[in-house]
Amino acid sequence: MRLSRKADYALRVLFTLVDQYGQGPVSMNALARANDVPKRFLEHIMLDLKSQGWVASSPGRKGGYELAQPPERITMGQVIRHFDGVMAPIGCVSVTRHEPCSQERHCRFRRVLLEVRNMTVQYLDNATLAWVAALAPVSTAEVFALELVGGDGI
Amino acid sequence: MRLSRKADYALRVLFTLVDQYGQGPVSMNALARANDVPKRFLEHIMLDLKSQGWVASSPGRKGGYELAQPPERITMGQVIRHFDGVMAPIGCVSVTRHEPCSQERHCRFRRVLLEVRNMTVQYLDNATLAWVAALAPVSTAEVFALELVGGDGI
DNA sequence: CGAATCTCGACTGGCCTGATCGGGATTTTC
DNA sequence: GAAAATCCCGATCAGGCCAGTCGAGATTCG
Repeated sequence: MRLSRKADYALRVLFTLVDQYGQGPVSMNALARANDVPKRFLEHIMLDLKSQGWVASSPGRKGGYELAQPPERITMGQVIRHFDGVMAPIGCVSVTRHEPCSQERHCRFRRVLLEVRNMTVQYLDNATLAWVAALAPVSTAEVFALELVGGDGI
Repeated sequence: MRLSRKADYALRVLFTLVDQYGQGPVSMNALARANDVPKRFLEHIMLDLKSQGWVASSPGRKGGYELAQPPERITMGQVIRHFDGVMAPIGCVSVTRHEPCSQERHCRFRRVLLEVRNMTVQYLDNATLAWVAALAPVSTAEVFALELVGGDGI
């Protein structure tokens, strides 16, 4: 799964809304500035978020956006899926956008990709905004700590 | 991580070469036909695979390709990384193609993406061709068995 | 009123993917 | 030897998607 910029921006904004939950609306200007998102681009994202019932808007002079649901009820999986469409690494192991493949009968690495999909989906669909908001930020060192992962590079 | 067509094709071919390991070269024509890959496109892929030392070619009338290493020494992670460049779901948690982000200090969902990266990388870098080749093909039912995963859709 | 806000649709430029093509070099088989 | 099949390599290209911009309208607060 590759996160699009749009999904990235959406998540950034959602977490600042989590922080302000219950304290009235936050203007799009403030959201754009705080999260380093192009304002005109953010407009579309907020409309998307609204259409999904995740945020509510108040128009007018002191308007803005606020979370429309408690942060426990929104998951990162939902958000990413809405903006990026698929989480599966390839069409043949996707449900929402399944693509048939001529090799299905004897393809063996498909099982591996299915496993990757399952791990990813399970993790992201259990990651509620409330849970994630309580996590500590990641240090750069952790990103580069490959030995712990056992990989060759990333 | 999203698998490109190129990586997909490369893996298909590699597994038929695994099956024929030690039995002489397989012609590109046969590889293309057996795996449903456009022949002219496959040419480039095979050159890539050769440049990495994963396959060897013999020219001439009865030429073709064969695995240049035992299937235990090549992993899906290596192959995917070579063709697709990144496995990380976003630049800020990538090592080979790291991109700085203005939100690093206080971003919290970055930890989640890091975790996803770690799971993916660990799994794929441990999946040798030999191991994967021994797996049973996936049934369509398994792909759609969402309850087992706990996700909303994929 | 007027300033600041959200809303909406149209548009665009650039990059990446997934190929295709022509032509050349090499080797094996007959 | 000659022919056939193969591998090798660079150039090119169409289409689609992504990220972002723009103009203009509707709504509310002070």
